[in-house]
Amino acid sequence: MKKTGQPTINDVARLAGVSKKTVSRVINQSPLLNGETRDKVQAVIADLGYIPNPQARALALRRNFLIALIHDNPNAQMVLRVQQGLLEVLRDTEFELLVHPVDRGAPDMRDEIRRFLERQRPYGVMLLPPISENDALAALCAQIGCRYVRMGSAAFDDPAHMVSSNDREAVRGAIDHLLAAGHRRICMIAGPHGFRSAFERQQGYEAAMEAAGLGVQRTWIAQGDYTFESGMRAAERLLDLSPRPTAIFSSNDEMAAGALHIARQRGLDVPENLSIVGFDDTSIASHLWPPLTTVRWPIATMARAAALKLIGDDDDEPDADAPPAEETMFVSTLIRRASVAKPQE
Amino acid sequence: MKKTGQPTINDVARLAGVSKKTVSRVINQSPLLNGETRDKVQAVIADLGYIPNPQARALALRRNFLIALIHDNPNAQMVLRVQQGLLEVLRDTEFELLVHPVDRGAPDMRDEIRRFLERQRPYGVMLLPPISENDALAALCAQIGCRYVRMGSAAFDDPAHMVSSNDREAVRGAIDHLLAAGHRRICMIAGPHGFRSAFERQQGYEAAMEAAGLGVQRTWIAQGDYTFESGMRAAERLLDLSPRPTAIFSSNDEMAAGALHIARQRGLDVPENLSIVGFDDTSIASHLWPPLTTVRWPIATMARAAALKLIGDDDDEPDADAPPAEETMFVSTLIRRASVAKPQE
DNA sequence: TTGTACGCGTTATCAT
DNA sequence: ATGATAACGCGTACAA
Repeated sequence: MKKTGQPTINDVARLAGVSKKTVSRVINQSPLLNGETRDKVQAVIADLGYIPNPQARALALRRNFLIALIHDNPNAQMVLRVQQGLLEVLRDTEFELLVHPVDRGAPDMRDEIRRFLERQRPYGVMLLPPISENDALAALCAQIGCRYVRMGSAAFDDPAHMVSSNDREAVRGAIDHLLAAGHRRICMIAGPHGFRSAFERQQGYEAAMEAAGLGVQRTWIAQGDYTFESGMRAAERLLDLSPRPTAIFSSNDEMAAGALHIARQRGLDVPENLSIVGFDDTSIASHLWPPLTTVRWPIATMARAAALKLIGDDDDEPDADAPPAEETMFVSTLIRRASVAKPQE
Repeated sequence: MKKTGQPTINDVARLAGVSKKTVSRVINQSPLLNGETRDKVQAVIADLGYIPNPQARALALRRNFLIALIHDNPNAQMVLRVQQGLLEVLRDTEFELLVHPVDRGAPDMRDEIRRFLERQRPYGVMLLPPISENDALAALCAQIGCRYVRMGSAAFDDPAHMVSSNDREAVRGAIDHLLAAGHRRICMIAGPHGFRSAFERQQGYEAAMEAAGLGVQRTWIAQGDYTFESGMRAAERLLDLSPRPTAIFSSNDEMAAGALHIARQRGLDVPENLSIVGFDDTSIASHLWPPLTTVRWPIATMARAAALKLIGDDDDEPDADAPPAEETMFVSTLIRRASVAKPQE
């Protein structure tokens, strides 16, 4: 207990009259040690307010007690909700959260991530879409010996490494809702190419339309890139169609807001003249006028589950009689608000 | 270079034919060492792709190369923009970002933060409002010997520890804009008690009204708590006034959105029957209909400046002839969109 | 069940 | 200007 004022494991050992190693055993919950000595040591620990030094542990274990969140700058709301979910679990543990954004598109992204992983040696990493869809990154984590969990719109890794929503089903539900209200000319604003979420959501739309016997018209699908502006442009194309669509499903809320904007500019009342459904249920959805009907996926819950997988102690393959694996697939729900109505006669 | 595969300082020393310490000196840019040996060592470093182990450094230095962001869950947009600004500077440095939310209100918040600081020993911490306004926390950082920078709506610490906007002035400008458009019955939705930002913004409003010879009516100010819902409630009170206000200035965009919502519900056209001005310029402001006139403060720029102060090497008081201190006060700008018009006759 | 001795990779001290 | 040696605080063989 010299310069820093913090008691060390040596102080505890001395005061408890045992060796360092015994203290270490108490801390790491080693099963083989006398109940009495353990209690004695723990009393000293509590008395001193001793806290193991994370830096020293990291050095000795060659592994830090940090969870890294690696993402590529997607939707701000999403990143934040993920952080909240993660931190909810991490709070009251010895883990802390490291945030490490990367630049997909940068040719050396993978090397950059490798350097990061090798330097910081985090205990586990959480991969957010869209880079979570990159199998090479997952392989990299595994190779380095770092735990990882990927978040995505479908299950594309095994349960231990995955938390996913089922966007395809969710979109089917949303389209069915529109169908049930009487809509037939239902157009879609799709997400950017190369995003699994965009793909899944479009598949859901197409499946629902096919199932309803309406088929899929190429011109009824306009592609955006998940931004407000791209939603405006897509809506313009769609609303130029004749006959005009009576409903638009957008792959995310941001683009749905853009579509709403364009509808307003054209003097179209929503939902009177046009119904709109979004996806994500970001805060913008409820703040818009009219409040947006949208699909909510339980992002914070998924993040919590991911954190549990990351810090859980089921290191290797679960036994046949082991407790059931934690949840992996999470269901989305359609939030019905005021942007959907029956189509006009 | 045993188990981890990573070359260590010993490998470098051996291959360069020098001692560990010399390598250490090269790494830490010690001024006193021979140019030749330095070049030789650096060649080996580059050749081996050697990277100093952060964990070992942290142990030896009793200080981690991490910047901690401590905040209390304010506006999501704000937290994220701060992270982006910070990370922009931290990228390509040896620093990483640790995110540590706390619960203001929790009685042991200060102890919790102290434990966090003593355990992780971050290189520096960034304090976000509203907890940045807590002088005891700043003192705690100083006492522990941890660099810190506070972000706030006014300068309440010295330049080395502060990045601030000038909310009072900014609001004056916003109110003046309304005044210039011809408004006289300008009401305000204030922020929650105990927030410096709420205080400063209200002061700005009152100063502008006084200066215009209109005085300050207590009933013209409704208090909210920065949430959408509180904005709705406040707007209801204000719009019940008779005569009705022709303009409302809201202490943040979120509440302004709530006010807009209520105006819509009451069949009031914005800006025809009511002008609204917000504060923050979060993404919701531009996505609303009509797009919201609001005050933008350069949050990412401020975060970048904060990061620079945190990792800069001006450790002690600047000399008289030292280069000028980095920026501390940042100016906000009024973003004029479509939610303001002349008052009706 | 417990202790001894050493390793983890770096910086600091104090010689030379 | 450079090097031997000791911290830094904790974990792990291996011995007892």
